Amino acid sequence: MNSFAEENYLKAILNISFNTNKKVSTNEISKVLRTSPASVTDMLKKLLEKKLVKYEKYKGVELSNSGKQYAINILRKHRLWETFLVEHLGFSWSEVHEIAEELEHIKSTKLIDKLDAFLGYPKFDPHGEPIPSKEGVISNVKSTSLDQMEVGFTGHVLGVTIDDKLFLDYLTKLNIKIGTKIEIIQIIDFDKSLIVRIENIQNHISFDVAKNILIKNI
Amino acid sequence: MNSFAEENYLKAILNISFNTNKKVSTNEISKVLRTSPASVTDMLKKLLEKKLVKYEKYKGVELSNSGKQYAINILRKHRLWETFLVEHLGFSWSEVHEIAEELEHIKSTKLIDKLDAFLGYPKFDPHGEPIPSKEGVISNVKSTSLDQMEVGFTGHVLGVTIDDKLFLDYLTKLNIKIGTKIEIIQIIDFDKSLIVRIENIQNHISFDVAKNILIKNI
DNA sequence: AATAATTTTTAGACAAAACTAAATTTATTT
DNA sequence: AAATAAATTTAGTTTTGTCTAAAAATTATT
Repeated sequence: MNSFAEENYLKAILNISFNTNKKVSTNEISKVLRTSPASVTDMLKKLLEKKLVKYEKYKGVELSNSGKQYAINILRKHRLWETFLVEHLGFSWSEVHEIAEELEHIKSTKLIDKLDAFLGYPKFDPHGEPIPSKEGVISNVKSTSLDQMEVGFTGHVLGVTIDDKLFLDYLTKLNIKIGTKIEIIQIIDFDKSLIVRIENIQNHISFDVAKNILIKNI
Repeated sequence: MNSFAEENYLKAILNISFNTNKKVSTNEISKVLRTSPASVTDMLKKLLEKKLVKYEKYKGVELSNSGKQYAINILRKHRLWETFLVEHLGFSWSEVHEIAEELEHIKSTKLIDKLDAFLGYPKFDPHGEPIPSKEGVISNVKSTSLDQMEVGFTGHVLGVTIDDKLFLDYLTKLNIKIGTKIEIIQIIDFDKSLIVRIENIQNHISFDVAKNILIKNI
């Protein structure tokens, strides 16, 4: 079993290499984890011992296959917990990250499988990021936003892509929350704004708003 | 903020003193936590520094007021999580303890408040143990078992007091699970067995079975 | 009450994960 | 290509929580 510290390093390496696709440097990791470069070197040696990373002094690191699977599993747990916190406990998106950073370290695989089932096997978290499968596959499909749909579409809200108070308050006023059913009645060609039906009430929303509303499309 | 290790010591002291009502010995703690007596002494010094315990060398420990509040809060978290795992994720009672041992260390107070609300502010966990209030009060009322009720009673199943497979399989056959509505139709004086209605079907259950079925009575 | 047994504490060590400061390697400039 | 700058590693510490072995205190027994 690996410690929280080890898990956090693996996760950091995974996150950094999502963006760069290159070997990850000691400095990058130290910045992400707010730790000293010397500490990173120490840990990389340890992870190398455990064969969780491929690492050569002065040459950067990348995850080994087993390290990558391990890191993806932490990401899966993180995103499932975030989904739970937002969808069932009523947290707003911005609050959940910190809590999920703790929850993601809970070990039980059975717990995560049951949580996954409880949540209805979601494909995306409330921020639209894909939830890795149990087998460690991360879909590269981005979740769809409302502006990409056509007239006649009916679906449910998955989440939002920005967590601005003004935006969220506006959504509340429109009666839009996670799971809300939305139907597109009309799209105005001129400014791409949408007339939608929510809970049997028609509303007119701008393209900008629609772009930040994510839709469950699976 | 206190570490997992500190929290586990506080919890152990609380648990031991529930039974004994006396000062807790170094040895008792070392047995519960499967650690050496020397380690316990070290930790007790540290907890004394932090004023979480009252401790004099060779004289045993007890929790200070703040230490007790802290420990009770961990117990509250433990029991709320256990309730969640059993009631919503479908775990059996015997499986949840180990997982709750990890979950109880998650820090966020807001998380626990929201979980409490989500669960409907339960007073007892699925084993019939009282869940401490947010204010740290532990009810000394034991939850009621079915055998204590009278003819005409209608209520819902809170949990069970034994976690034996045979017993649980029998309950499944009777269609009894957590939350199931039970109505007492008749009590046989001779052997105190009960005729009950579950999901519109009448069944005859023994006193022994009824004794191990807990009832929500608040 | 003296001795034996048990419990508890102290002393000294170790592993994990962090740190700072110094040394080394790699990258960048001139 | 040499000099400088930046990144990385090594060496040596620190803190936390654990350990074993030995010493000290308490409790039990004869």
